[in-house]
Amino acid sequence: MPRAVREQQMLDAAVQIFGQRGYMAASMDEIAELAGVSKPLVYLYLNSKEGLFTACIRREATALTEAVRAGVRTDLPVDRQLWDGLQAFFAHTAEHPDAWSVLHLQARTHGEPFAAEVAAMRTEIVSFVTRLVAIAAREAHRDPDLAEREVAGFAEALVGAAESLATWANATEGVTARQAASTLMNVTWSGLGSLMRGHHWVPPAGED
Amino acid sequence: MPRAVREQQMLDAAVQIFGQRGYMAASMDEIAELAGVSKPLVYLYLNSKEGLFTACIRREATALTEAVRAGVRTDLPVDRQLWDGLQAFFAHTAEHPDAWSVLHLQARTHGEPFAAEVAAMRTEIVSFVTRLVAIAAREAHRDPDLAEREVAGFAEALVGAAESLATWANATEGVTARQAASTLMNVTWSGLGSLMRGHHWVPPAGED
Amino acid sequence: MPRAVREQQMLDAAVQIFGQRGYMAASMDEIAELAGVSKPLVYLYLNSKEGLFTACIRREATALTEAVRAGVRTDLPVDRQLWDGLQAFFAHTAEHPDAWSVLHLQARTHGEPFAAEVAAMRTEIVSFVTRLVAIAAREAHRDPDLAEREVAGFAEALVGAAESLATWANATEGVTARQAASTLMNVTWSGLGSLMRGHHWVPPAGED
Amino acid sequence: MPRAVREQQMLDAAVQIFGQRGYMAASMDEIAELAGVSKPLVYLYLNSKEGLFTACIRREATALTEAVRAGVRTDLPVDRQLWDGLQAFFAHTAEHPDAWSVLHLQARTHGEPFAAEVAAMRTEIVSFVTRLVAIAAREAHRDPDLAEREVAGFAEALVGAAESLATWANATEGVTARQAASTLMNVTWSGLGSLMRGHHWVPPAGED
DNA sequence: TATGAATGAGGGTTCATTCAT
DNA sequence: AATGAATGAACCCTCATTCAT
Repeated sequence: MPRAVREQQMLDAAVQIFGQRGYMAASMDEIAELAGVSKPLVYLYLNSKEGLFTACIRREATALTEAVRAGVRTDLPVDRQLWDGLQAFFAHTAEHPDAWSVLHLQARTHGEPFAAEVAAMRTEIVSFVTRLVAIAAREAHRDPDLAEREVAGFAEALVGAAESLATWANATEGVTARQAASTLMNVTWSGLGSLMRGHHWVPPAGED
Repeated sequence: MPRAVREQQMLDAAVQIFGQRGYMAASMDEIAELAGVSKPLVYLYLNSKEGLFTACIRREATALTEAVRAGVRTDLPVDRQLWDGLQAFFAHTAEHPDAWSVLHLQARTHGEPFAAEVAAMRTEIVSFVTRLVAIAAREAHRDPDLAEREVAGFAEALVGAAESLATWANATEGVTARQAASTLMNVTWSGLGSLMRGHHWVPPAGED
Repeated sequence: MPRAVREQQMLDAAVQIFGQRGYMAASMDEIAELAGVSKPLVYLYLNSKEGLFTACIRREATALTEAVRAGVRTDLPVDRQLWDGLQAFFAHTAEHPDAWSVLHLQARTHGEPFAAEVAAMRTEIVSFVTRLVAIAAREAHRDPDLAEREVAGFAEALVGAAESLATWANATEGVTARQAASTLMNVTWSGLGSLMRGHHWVPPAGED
Repeated sequence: MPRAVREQQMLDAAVQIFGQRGYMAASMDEIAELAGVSKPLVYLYLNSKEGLFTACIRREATALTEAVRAGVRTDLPVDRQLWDGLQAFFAHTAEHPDAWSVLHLQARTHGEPFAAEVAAMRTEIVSFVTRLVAIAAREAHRDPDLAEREVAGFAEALVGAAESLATWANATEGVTARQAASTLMNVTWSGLGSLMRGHHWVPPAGED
């Protein structure tokens, strides 16, 4: 069997085991057995447990960003772009829960070599959202400088909320990607509208 | 030295090690050494690694909810209550990053005995937020039935965003609890206002 | 059983296994079994295979130099001192062949951490011999400067020959320590006498 | 490429790796890669790691004895023969340090199949030296019977010293083959002269 | 109340070796 | 004549856990 095919089989097995057991609790034995190969072959192709894990992260990060990108048509209005992107995101994480566990939980829980890998993906998604929000702000004729700082925090909160919802949707029966996306659009996009109209929430003065 | 005191020392050490190394990578040896006691004593008091970890989760979950509760005065307006609760939440997680890592990352990454433990705390916080949102909805004279379903999703998204921001604030230099809380209030509370005034975002028809 | 005693048992076993199998071929399992303890205990006390091997080298190097030192009385004539030292050396290496294999073969065959350890011992022995030869030279009224360079080469050759003879005597039936020492005294001490009387062997001229 | 050529390339690589890493630490992978062939080909030609190592020993043992033999002209005086033989020996071991490591260190450190192989070579060299010493003894009109026993020990010590000096010269900067040979001639051949003239060193009586 | 001494079990990694082509 | 693909076995090391005191 050609090397490339075997490698994908190994990554399939590894994502499943890493996603379910966690990085440390996963054993190379179990992964090799699930992949239907011997352990030395896994080491021959992926070098080490770290190498295998990194390869998983990279493959799944690419797959997720690819899925979101494929769901969005940049010639549509920005709110529609955000809606489509969220739908694609929630659909992909729901269809690949182990991959999502690897990216969101495992990769961030086990130190630098891995956290950096997934941070790159996150940055890409955050800047996609930032761009959408910035366009919306411009369309609303907001002061660009002021908007820029707000926009960054806004995008960060939106992506964070989306990540939380994805995990929550995976863990909760009967929550569809469409519902998750809908909730998020209502909360954030409507909020964005208010912000654009100048409805800031002003913290009480004289503290901290 | 009395047992209760020793136990707290052990939990202090355990939270630190679990939070920094992760549940699996933490070794009982290291925890015992940091606590300044011998390993058998740890087993005598906490029974097992699982028992120790569970005790950590319980103590820190209680401490976090207690901190939030202490920060809120129920006789103030609801938006002020949410603001105060968020400030307390972000302040506590910033002051106890290891504890937050245990609760948010480790406990959810290592399977059922622990995930359930932290889920209870989360439920408590979500219902606190749900109550606040429900009150706001009632004050805006919204249809209560409709609101209830929306309110649940809203609260879930808000708490999820808060959790993400807490981790992000811990990892990012120069982000204060006040700033994190402010960002979140602007995004969600303003959004809530829009919702209350009926500014729903309506998904495009005929899909999925 | 107290730790110090167990440690010596482990070193006894390790010297035997390392001496017979060689450093790389020796397995920690076999050493632990021969010592009558479990493998983790070996690691608890000696840290690693390298640590165990280093401890063996140190113990046996000390034992060998101690044995030679104990055999020599510095108030006797120098030839008698050399004779006694050689006898002690050959007797010790014959009684502890595994230790000699560890020091002479294994430690020098497996790289720097170990080679340096045994080099220290060798230096000590070489300088002991150098001192004896230098005294003999002085007694023969030789030019000290000239002697010094010759003396170094002489001591090196003598110690090298002794090491070779020790291994050879261990491998050959019926060669006693006394015989080995006698052979070496005849070859080298008589040669030293000739040298002292100016009987150099002069190499043929005109060659590289 | 013809088999004979490939085989020599493999042995070249193997001697280098075995000499530098040691027999056990050398990996067939590394040897095959250095030889520029695939691993199965090494097995096809040399059968096993043991077979490969044995072939190395045999080739290098032959090369070394051949080099010594080529350096000696049997029609010259015996001391000149010894001098020429030593020069050839030290020159060859200096030019082929990996081969010398294989013969002197590795082959003797890893048990019977290999030790026997190199013992044969050593016997050949010892008897060459023995013959030279015996001739010198006869020329000095010594009692032949007495000489024979002495001669054996003498040759053994001389060869042992030469082996030690070869390793020492390889490890020490700036020691030439000529210097090593010169040191050894001075120590032993002068000593032999003394012996021939009856200057025995007599051990102290009444011991051991 | 507290610990020094000890271990069963298992994990990551490597290696000599072979088969099918 | 030569190799890509694959593995059984073994090794170093660590860890959660317990006994005897």
